[in-house]
Amino acid sequence: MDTKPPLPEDALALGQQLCFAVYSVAHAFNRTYKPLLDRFGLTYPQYLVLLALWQTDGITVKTLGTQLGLDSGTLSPLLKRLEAAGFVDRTRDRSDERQVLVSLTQKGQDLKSEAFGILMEIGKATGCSREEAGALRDALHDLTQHLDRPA
Amino acid sequence: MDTKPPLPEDALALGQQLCFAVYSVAHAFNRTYKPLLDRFGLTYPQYLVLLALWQTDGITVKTLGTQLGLDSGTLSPLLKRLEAAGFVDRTRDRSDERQVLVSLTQKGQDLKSEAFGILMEIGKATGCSREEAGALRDALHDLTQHLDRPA
DNA sequence: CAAAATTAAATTGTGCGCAAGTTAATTTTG
DNA sequence: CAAAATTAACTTGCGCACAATTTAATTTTG
Repeated sequence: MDTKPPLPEDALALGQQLCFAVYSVAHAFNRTYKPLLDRFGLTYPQYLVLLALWQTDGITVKTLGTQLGLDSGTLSPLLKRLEAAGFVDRTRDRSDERQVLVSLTQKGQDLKSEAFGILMEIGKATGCSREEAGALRDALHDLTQHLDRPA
Repeated sequence: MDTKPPLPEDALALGQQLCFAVYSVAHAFNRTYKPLLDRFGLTYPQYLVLLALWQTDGITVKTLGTQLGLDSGTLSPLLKRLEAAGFVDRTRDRSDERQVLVSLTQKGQDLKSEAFGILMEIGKATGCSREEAGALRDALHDLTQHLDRPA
């Protein structure tokens, strides 16, 4: 067997790259979500924050960042906008004044019921069954873990 | 059979979302590419432009945009930076002065040989075989096509 | 052929996403 | 317990990504 598998000329073609397929589908998801989220004045990353808060309300910026894979440089201004739009409140943690707790307002909580509709729309748009989507999702999780493994 | 499949409480959980799996792996790829591309002073989208040009040199901004799924609002400043860094030239098309032709400089052409090394590094980092990567890539292409299908 | 419509790039404005640096609170340690 | 180290959040700066607008060139049409 070959120790150095051949790299054909078009190994560098865009269409061959897994990374470009990922890049493209990420943008496609964004485009698909946009009209659905525009109705609520939300961006896609803001929607991800709400998804996290609907699972566990009242968490710190740090915890939110760990769950989403974002740092405070991204989250701080994003949360400010979510607060200005009336979806969340931000309060200093009394027991540790370094931390800021993010919690849903009534408006933020109410939006959760709308999210199920969005979920269905997106599910339809993907064109794959719940099982296919789940399998693909798991494969992507594995890939993410591999890529984030320290070299 | 159910016409309305049940939506369990945690159907909204971040970990359940295919879109979030895509979002996460896209960022993971970016993080993985960064140190490899930093050596050449390139960003990931700039690298994608070079991949396209290595396949077909001397194409218009429009063609590049179609291949990458980007508009001139993104490409114009990006190409300006690639030009300032000496990787590409931009020249007005003599036969249609609306168009701008993007072509590789010698420096841009020379970089292609380095790209094979990057390809290998990324391949290793994904932790999947060429076959697995190919299958995943094709599944993602299908998904992109579905999402971009007019509703 | 001249007016209208279309097309390609570029520009402007907003919002991520990340690196690097700042500030303030807490924890560690010597 | 005071100095040093760590931590959380914020801020600044840069580069996408995209919508909307502008400008100039080309094509369509009346």
